[in-house]
Amino acid sequence: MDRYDFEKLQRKWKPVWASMGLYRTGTDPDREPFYCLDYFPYPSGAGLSVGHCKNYIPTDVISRKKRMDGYNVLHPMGWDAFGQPAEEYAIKTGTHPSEVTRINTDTYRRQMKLIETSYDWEREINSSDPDYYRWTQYFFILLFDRGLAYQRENDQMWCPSCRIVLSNEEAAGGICWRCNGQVTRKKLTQWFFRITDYADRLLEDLEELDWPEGIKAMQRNWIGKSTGAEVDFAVRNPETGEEYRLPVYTTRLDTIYGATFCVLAPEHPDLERMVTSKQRDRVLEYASAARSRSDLERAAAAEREKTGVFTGCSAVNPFNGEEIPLYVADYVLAGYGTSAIMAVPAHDERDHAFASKYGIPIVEVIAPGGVPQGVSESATVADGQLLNSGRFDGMDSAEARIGMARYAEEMGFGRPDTRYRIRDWLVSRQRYWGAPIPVIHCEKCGAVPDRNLPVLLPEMEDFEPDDSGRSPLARVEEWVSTSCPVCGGPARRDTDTMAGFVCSSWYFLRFASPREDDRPFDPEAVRYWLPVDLYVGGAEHAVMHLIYARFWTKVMYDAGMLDFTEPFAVLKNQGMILGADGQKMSKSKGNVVTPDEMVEKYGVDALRLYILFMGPFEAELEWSEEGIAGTYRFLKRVWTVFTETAGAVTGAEDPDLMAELRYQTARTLKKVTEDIDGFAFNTAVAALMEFVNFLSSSRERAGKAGSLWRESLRRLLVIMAPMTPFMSEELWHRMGFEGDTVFHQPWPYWEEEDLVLDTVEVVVQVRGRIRGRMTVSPEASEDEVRRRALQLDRIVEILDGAEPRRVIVVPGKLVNIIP
RNA sequence: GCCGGAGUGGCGGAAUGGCAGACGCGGCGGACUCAAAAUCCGCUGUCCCUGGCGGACUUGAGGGUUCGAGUCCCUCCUCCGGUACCA
Repeated sequence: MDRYDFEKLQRKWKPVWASMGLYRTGTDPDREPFYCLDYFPYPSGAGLSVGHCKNYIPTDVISRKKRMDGYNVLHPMGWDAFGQPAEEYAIKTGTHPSEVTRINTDTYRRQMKLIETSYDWEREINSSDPDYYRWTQYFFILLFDRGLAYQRENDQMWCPSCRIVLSNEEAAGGICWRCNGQVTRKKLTQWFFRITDYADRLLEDLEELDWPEGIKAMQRNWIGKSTGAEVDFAVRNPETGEEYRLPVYTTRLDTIYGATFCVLAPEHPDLERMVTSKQRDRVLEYASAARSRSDLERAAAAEREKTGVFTGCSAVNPFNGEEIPLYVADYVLAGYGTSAIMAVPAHDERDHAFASKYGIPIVEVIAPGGVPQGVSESATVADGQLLNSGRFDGMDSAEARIGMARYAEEMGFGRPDTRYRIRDWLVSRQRYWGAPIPVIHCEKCGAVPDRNLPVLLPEMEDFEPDDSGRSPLARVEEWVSTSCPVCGGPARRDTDTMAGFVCSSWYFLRFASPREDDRPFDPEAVRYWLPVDLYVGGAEHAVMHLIYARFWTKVMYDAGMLDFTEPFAVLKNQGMILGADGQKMSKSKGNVVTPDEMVEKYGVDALRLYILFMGPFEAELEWSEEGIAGTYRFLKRVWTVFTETAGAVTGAEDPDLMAELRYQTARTLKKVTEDIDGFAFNTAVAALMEFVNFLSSSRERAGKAGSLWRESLRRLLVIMAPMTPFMSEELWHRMGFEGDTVFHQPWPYWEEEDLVLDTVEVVVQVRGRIRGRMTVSPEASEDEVRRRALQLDRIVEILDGAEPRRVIVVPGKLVNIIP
């Protein structure tokens, strides 16, 4: 008998499965499709750690089981290959980003093959491949044609020493994250997608999705729908006597009688007109100082103390005609509502802080539960009954909001309004390594899409950004200079590239027909495979990728290209694997564990099994090398049970053993089947362990189970196969079971009758405390069980002749006696 | 602050309102061995009784519903994740 040699099994079966084409996507149109998709990975230079396995191994188990269940399974893999890290690395090392990408994807692919994930590699895609990004560009034009892509000038964070545009996060505190230099703002023209047009649909359609509640909540939050009203205040300039209409947005119209000042955002477009000459310099200085700071910095400063400047103008409250001062202050955000607010210090904490600092009156107009709370110290934000509110006194907040909006509408100075927090999606990047925006700018015709796709990314040696704030592509004159597709006149190409999230907004469609070369996808294939049945990845893309992909799907649906409106029917997030020290795995902490080293020591099957067993799929868990050693020991035990009992001599049959074996087998099949389907892999593995423990402890009597023993082993191999492919395949052939591979076996099911035992143990409780046990037939009547329980010596002793007041019998489980 | 999730042995965790702690790790004891590794067998929540049999306690804290609560309801505490001047 030879020992369990995982290395030998891996060497033996990998080529066999490869030549069989075991993982090729099914084509039989009569079979039910099942599309099991992992998040589109960005191939980083670090390669895969065991943490990534927490994503890829469970989806692999599901895919393998679904194939054995008779489904056609689409389980593909590809690369979200465009992006800044590859470009940074390229600049640093002088390697071209395409070369960096090729090296990284080779590593990822090798590691994924190492752990034997069953991807159909014939469908591999790469978003930086022109065959792919020409269709990304095609969809850009689709959005452009539908009025959903537009250009707008926008303030961007800019680091003059690094000569790069920074995101708000990268410019925290007004300091560049890389060089610690001072960040400035630069006005740049950027491309946006009009995702705000889809805000309501993105919100409403969340209802139908089988996604984690937390992710749905984050999306709702991100979309941030609020209902309120827009009200026009009249701004008066006391110097000129001029009047301006100033619309403000509020969700608390019920508090408007408490408005004691109004505030403009420093970015308010009409700020210059709503300021007196006396205040002008101070106001403009404040506004420009505020604008030069990052949002983060502003928020942090305003957290400590709110600041603002009086404009010299006043605003008239249309409800009561009161004239109140108008301020500019950076606690009011540009880009939300109307960039101007009415401030009600009595009922809003921020306004309260501002009013207290500048000595502005505070007027209480809401009394929660009819009782005024007093507002000199802090604001009262709860709803309540209105007071000091003229004709609306005594109403409660909710009814007042409706009534006052109606009144405002009748009077013509206001209207009900709905606002969203979500902003249009900024998609242009002044970067080399991305899909070029397929637009040509012509003096005569304006921005015109270039439909001659792909617009190839030009080859560049030096793609480092310069201080112009423009993309490096702007320097390739022969590429930029072109002719207008409409009028044929001289024109220039748009030099921006698209953000990586654009590429990943449609890749799930490409997998349905990845080699289609005259259209982005074959509609027939998409109709068959999509939507994705199971989508799995980390929780970090909760809003960005998932909301963008949902948006694009809806746009394509509107364009008649798809017959569904949601791309991912079921979504699951795997938990992260932390290092053995409880910290996030990272190179700098030196706590990274790679699949390579684990496979080397314990083999692919042990790694796969431990990843599944270490805890719940969604849970964040610490890596433990003792843990994987445990699953490795388990596999050796499996090996021993099979090799020791394979040729067990059939002797006199033992009916008790056979009954027990029948029961244990059925119980295991049921548990493992239901647990895999329910994503409870850890308990599925536990059930396998229990079963193997049982087999192991019975192995000396194996021959007494007749042919049943062999049949139980056969079924065990089939249900283990998705988790431990090498062990299962090897033992399948050693045992001489039929068929070319264990993976072509149908999934085994169980007989319900095998789950019924001859006798069951029933617990006897008195007042909920266990006082005895007895063995009864599962068919025993309630009366019989009750009678027998009351006859137990221990029970008779406790009752001491007393008549039980009540006896509860739970068939097959317990008896509870209440004396 | 708000939203989402979670608190169970020494550790990871398991439990349709019905025997809490499955399975694994770690630990202890034993077998095998010259010895070690590997393997195999047994024990392993806490406390009490000399002890088998037994008894009490125990699922973050406190209340409640129930014959019976880790599980359902209320109040609170702690931790993790997200988000934060969105008017």
